[in-house]
Amino acid sequence: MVRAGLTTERLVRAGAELADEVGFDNVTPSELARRFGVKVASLYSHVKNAHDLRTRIVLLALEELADRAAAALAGRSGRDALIAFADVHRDYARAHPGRFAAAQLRLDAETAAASAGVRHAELMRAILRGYDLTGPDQTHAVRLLGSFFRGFVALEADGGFDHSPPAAPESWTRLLDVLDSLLRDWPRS
Amino acid sequence: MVRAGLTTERLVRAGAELADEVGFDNVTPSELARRFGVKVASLYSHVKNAHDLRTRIVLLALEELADRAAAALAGRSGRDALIAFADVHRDYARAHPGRFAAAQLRLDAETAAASAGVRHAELMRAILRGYDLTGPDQTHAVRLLGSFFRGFVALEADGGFDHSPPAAPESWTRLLDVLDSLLRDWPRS
DNA sequence: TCTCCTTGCCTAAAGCCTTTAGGTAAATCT
DNA sequence: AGATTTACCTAAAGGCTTTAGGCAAGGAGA
Repeated sequence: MVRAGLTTERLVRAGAELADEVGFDNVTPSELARRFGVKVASLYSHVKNAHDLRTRIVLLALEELADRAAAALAGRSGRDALIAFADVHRDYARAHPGRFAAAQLRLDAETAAASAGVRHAELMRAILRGYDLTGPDQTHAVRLLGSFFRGFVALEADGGFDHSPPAAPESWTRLLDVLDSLLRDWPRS
Repeated sequence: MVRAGLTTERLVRAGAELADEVGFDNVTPSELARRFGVKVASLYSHVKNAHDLRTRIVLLALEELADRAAAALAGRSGRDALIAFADVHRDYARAHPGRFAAAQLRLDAETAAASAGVRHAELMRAILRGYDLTGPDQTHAVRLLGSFFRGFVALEADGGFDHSPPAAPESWTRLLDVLDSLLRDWPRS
């Protein structure tokens, strides 16, 4: 009996690949076991259950995204930083649709607090340091950007922009310019 | 043997209620049958399969949302219309979390084209008629608003804003004002 | 009212998925 | 080499989905 060499790490990575291929919802212990040429029960030494597996994939995706975003932001500020950050999300969503879908999932409070989600918020604030926003308005702006990125990329991934011109990429660049201009000239309350 | 009086309509309505109670993902033929005090197989005369059931719930949610949005927009324009439209979404998401989650789901092209999703886009364009936006920029603005609404409400529903002040409702009203101001004073390319 | 027909709901069964319990053999340590 | 750990297995229970075929309730027509 040749061993397959399972580890939690390898399962989670393979689960992420699987998510990109067949969609996050179709990531199941059964399918994963099939891919490793292994019986399903064998996974349960490495992963608590199906939910645990999925949670770990979510955390992996959040880490990867935060890593890329941090790398893209290095040395940039203002409009450049905004666009770089946005494009990281968009590119990641296109290259890894399953992982990106995973990254949107709700985590329970403790898990979320320990996740790379925290780094995302910090990165976004770093971008806004290039604009003249402080206090509550900075938080509002973070939320605007976060909501827009999340919403746009999700809509694009779902094909929501496919059936009417202009094409999604054009809206994307235009809207980033609009947002940049909004952040530079933020309306005071 | 007293009949339960199943119809497709009643199943879909009950499915929507169920979604609000236990989450859209947990809407299963099994659970639905249990609620009607009926065997699972009995549902299959009224609904093609589990996916068909879920799709019908999505369509119901889209209809309900479009109805409410249309009602809210009647007689309003500009900032009032924007806020009314946004609040309809937010209120619906809070009152019917399962249905709202359903309304975000991807539909295949034909189903989507026949759905109330089309009305949503029209309503959003109607709002923008109150601002001076035409051509591609109008489409971009529709997408900005759509992305923001979808993203914000989803993040709020997931508790994404729970762990730092200011509270979500404050960001919501403030950001709607910011967007109103952005739409009134849209940066030209 | 009786009969017929539709159809609403049932039983049965097959197939897949998740999860737990307990066993065997491979890899690792001393 | 022997002992221990651990990777993977078999077995089994229970849930969900879906199809096929059957009975009886309720309405339609005589």
